[in-house]
Amino acid sequence: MAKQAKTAITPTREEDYPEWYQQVIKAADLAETSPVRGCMVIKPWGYAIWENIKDDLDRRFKATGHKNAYFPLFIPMSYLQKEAEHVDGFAKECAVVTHSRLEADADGKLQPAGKLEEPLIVRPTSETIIGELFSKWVKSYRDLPLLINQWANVVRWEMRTRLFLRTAEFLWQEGHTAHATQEEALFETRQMLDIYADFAENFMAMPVITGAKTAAERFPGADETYAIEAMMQDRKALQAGTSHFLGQNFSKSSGIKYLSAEGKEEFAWTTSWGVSTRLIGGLIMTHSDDDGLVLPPRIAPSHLVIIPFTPKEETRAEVLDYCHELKQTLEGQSYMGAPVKVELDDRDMRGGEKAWDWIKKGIPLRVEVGPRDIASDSLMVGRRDRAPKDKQSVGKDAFVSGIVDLLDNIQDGLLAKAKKFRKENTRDITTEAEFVEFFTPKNKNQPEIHGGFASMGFCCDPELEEKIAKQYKVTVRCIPNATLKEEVACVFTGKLGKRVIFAKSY
RNA sequence: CGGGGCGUGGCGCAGCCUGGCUAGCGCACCUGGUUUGGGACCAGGGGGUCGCAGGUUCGAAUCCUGUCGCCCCGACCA
Repeated sequence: MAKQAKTAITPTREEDYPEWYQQVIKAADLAETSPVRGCMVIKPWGYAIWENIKDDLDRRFKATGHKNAYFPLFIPMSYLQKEAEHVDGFAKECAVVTHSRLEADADGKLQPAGKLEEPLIVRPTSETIIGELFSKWVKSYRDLPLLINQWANVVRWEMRTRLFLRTAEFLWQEGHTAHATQEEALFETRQMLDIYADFAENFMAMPVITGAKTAAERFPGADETYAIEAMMQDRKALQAGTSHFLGQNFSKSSGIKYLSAEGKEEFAWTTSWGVSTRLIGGLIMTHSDDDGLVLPPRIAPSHLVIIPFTPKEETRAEVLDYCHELKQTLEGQSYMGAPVKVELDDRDMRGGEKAWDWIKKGIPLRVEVGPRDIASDSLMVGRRDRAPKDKQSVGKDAFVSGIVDLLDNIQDGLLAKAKKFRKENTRDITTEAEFVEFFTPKNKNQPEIHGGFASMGFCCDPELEEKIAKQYKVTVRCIPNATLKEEVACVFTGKLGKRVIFAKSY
């Protein structure tokens, strides 16, 4: 008998968190690295998660009046130059297209030819080109607000990449809006941030803190950047979505002007906001355990897998028929406005092996059906949020009628667990000594496993912020909206400042 | 781009220090059989330019030089 691993994933989170993360992705068959450096191949199970993210967010965007559109992948290099801070932020990670064809040289090797008059950059984000188009579309106050979103891929030539968390090419959504007044634009910025927060918590079961970024962490060209920040299981912070108030910076550089009701020419106020495939990285690191991926039901590509147990050849057909029927019955139930999504795993494999396969993929429920269950009109049900062998026999009818409650129960449980984890690893810090103690690694071999979120007063002096970042490898993740009005003494200077969250970040 | 680690069948690794027969092991895969309510067992089998290039040598997975790639840490970032 082969030795049984205690956990399906090795190493465990405790042993080597970054390696565990990669192994979960592999075991769940979410994605893999590609022949192209820094780019990833998203496999069907991983892409299905992205599709679910996309569908749910898209509904929310449309419900708040936004329309989808598509803008070019290529941006003339000169466009990037229009906004000074924007150039600074993105120039060093742009892929540049300089030629339009290939020609074979004397040795038969292909060489770029047809040099372009003006190089094109592959969009790292689309503010500049969308600004250019907006300037044509906006003439009058009657054209505002202009509320556009695009689902697209972007490229940022990163030095170091990690599947889902940071890849050279990634999928995302970028909303771009233009408004007549500052108030409207600010409202939009915060509204979209709230949508992200609600989505993260209620769809992904990933609790987030909403807040403003300090100047150092702001989007290049933005007056104000807001973000949702989540705590991963290694207690580091993940910026999971951003919403930017761009002021009139881009409308001035792109010429987005309109005539007001009073006949005066005014610059529009713009915003932009986005979330990316990084969310999937956050999802993995929020819920998964040492047996693999754990998916909250609402985001799961499938809610449930039926695993037929057919120990005897003569009962095989009967069991499979029963399973097909059960699948149909379950699909007749509605969860979150759509049929319950059911897999029937009739692969020619041993039942136990299949069960482990689905555990690693994170499917919320496993339903095992064998002759004994059929005889007693019941099912063996395993939940992904419980131990692999913690299974219960449930009457079939009770299971079918309770499936929606059960899925909600799992969803709620995962959110509660993540919130509890965050609470346990968030500390109010009032002195510098406490701060130092909190962020000093307990284990030298795993310095990445550190304190957590430090909630504390900070004067927000940029120089001090930089010094702290260098010294302790932690940064201000955000100035939480929830405590924005609080005035707290800075832990370092004693000056009156804001309550902020310090943490190590991804 | 700096520091560290690693490249050996699909995956995970041993072998390298101290060069020497046909390069091993576990998992996976294929065939046959026995099995079957939680990661099966027995027997047989297929599959590897030892990342790549050059060098040293009678002989290189092993030593030397270069190079490419991956992972971790740092700088940068969603």
